[in-house]
Amino acid sequence: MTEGLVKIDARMQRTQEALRVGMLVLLERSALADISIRDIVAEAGIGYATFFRHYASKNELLQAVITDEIEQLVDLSLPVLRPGDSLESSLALFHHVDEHRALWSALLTGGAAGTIREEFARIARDRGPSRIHLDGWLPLDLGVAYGVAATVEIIAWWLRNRDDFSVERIAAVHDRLVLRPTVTGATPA
Amino acid sequence: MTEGLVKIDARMQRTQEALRVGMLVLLERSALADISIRDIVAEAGIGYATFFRHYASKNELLQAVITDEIEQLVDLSLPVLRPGDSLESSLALFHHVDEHRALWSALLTGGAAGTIREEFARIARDRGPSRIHLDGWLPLDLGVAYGVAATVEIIAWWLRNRDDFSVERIAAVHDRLVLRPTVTGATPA
Amino acid sequence: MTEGLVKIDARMQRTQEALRVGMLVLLERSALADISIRDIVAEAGIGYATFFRHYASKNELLQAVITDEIEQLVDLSLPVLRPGDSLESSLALFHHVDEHRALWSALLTGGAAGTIREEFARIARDRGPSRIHLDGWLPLDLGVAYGVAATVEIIAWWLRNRDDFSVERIAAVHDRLVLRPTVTGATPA
Amino acid sequence: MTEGLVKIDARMQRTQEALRVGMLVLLERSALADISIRDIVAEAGIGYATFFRHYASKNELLQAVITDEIEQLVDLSLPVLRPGDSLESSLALFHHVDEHRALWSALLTGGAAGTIREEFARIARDRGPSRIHLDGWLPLDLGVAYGVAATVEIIAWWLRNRDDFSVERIAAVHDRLVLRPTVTGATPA
DNA sequence: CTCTAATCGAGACGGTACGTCGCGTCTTACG
DNA sequence: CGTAAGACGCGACGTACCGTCTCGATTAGAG
Repeated sequence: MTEGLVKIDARMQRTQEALRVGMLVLLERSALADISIRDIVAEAGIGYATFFRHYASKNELLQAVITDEIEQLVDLSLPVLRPGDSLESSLALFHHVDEHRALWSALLTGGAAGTIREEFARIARDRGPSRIHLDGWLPLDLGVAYGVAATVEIIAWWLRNRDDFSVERIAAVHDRLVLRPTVTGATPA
Repeated sequence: MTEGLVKIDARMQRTQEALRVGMLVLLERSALADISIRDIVAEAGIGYATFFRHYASKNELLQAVITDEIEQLVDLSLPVLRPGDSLESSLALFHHVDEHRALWSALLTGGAAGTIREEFARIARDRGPSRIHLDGWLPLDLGVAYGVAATVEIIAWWLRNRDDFSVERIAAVHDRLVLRPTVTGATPA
Repeated sequence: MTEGLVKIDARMQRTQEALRVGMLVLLERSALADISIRDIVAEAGIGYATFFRHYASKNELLQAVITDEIEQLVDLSLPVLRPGDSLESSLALFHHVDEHRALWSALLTGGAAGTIREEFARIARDRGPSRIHLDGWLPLDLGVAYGVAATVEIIAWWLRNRDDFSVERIAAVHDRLVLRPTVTGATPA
Repeated sequence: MTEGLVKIDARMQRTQEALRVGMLVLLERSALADISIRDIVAEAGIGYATFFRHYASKNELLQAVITDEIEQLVDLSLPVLRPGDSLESSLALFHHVDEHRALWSALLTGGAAGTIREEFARIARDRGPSRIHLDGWLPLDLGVAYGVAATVEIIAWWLRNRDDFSVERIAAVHDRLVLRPTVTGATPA
């Protein structure tokens, strides 16, 4: 797949970058449902119709924005996911969220949680299977759906209450609630 | 706040009933976002403006519809939630969902999942505290948020894959993934 | 056809009247092609979407506006159209145009001439046949099309050169060029 | 206006020719308003921006196309326009239209009639004065405007009803309605 | 069993945002 | 290194719903 085949105009890259940044800026300011495409293009400084030359809808742009961020996060968490040492993975995940606090707060409290769950699950499913080993009692896709929903919810709670819990403590909770019951072969006594 | 103060005309009850039923009928046919208030009133056979005399928005009606159903479900699950016998509770919950399969499928796959989570958590928080005992390691509201999100996700997965899993089996998974790690006092070995 | 069957809300009449007046005001200010529907509703002080509840397009409104005016004009000219005294008819026509000079200038120089010709021909065809008698050499609809096109052109020229020609003189030209060759039974020598 | 001053690249001629042909092809297929510049350049097989290096707008191209055709037609009709033998001129005109039937149908029924009238009048005014002699009762430009409008309308009617009328018959009508009343010095009895 | 006021259906209205289209300009990557 | 391809800003289009508002026409339920 040579890059010569996919013609990417420099202008297109600039425009798409501007749209993604504009979306993020607005997400930190207001809820997803209150952001119109017209708001986004105004923020990004591009023409209204131009938006549709790059993304078919507001959600498609949102997805692009979210995919970027989640890919980082998943790449960070999955590699260290090993039976017997799942805590390492949780710690990596929450440290990453901690460093991108503003962004994740905006995403999770602004109405984008649904899209996050979907993207998260999609990416986890794409990258996970080769590494994770699950017992027969828990189908892979159920495990992924559960793990993603639970993780997203815990992140969301933590961002609302980040003063109370250190990274280590919330990671411990996440590990105990989500990772150990799914990944660890051993059933809790 | 006695109910005697709020005068409830027989016509009003009929109208609200018609709206709730209409909403449910449409939810089984199309996604929430594709249902307009005009669709609902047409389905219910009432006038457009009349809608707003009873509910301020589509979501308010949705909430009313959902609250009814979840109250039943929570009333069914929580009472039997006892340390040492959490499985009973899971079984009750999934049996109930199984009997209202069509409704729950519509709700969870039609875009109403967010509202369900919120209502579920609100009701769980209202009714749970007096019965559930949690260790200090897991704050109540985090436990509720986690439990609700995980439970909703497992229900949603099960409804998409109902042929594969019996009620007993999915209840067992739910018990092992969600209830035991949260409710059981004992920390997994 | 009782009026009870056709329910015409007073609001609708007000709205349509406002739109017609707004269109006329704008036509005296700019060319038809430069007038957007948004301009019209702004001028009329009504909502944008409301426009389409009354007229399907800008041209449909234009037609309504024009039909009104032409009906007056045709009602005025045709009745006095008698073989042997066609001049009377021409005089009536140009006197009417003279009294509505601004409107007709706007219509004919603003790009609405095509619509005027069509409406004029339609109305003439509706009302004329019972009165006009044509020889076999000239089919009715050709006579109407010709008469309308010629008349409209002469009016347009006169409005552009109104200082040079009195009503009587232009009526005489119209009579000699258009009416006598078509209406008069006698073939010119 | 010597052509030596305007440098005309062979490529430019080819491009302009392609555009003119493309416009004509499209005009026989759809109405003027439904033809976009993008349609034209696609049909002509040239680049979009290139269009504007030759014509400032769709109408300018249309005018160029029409001017060509009308110049032929006027050159054909005017020379034989002599007092006392106007019929000759009408016959020449309608024979020409008959031979270019498809083109003229497209032009007159496709929304280009207005431009045709303008071009026709412009050319008639440029070439006519030296040959036509008018009595004082009819100003030259009024005569031209009238003659053009009437002629165009009769051509349009004939193209819509060409089965009913032979060239000779429609030429006779045109002569009797348009030419004789204007050109002939003698006033009809 | 009436009378009267609440509730109803119907739907016009001012708005707002949508996604599409065509314009004419300006940029870019390629030959 | 000029030019054809096409991305861009712009702005009007017609559509869909929103929530507000006036209408009469039922229709409960209090007197």
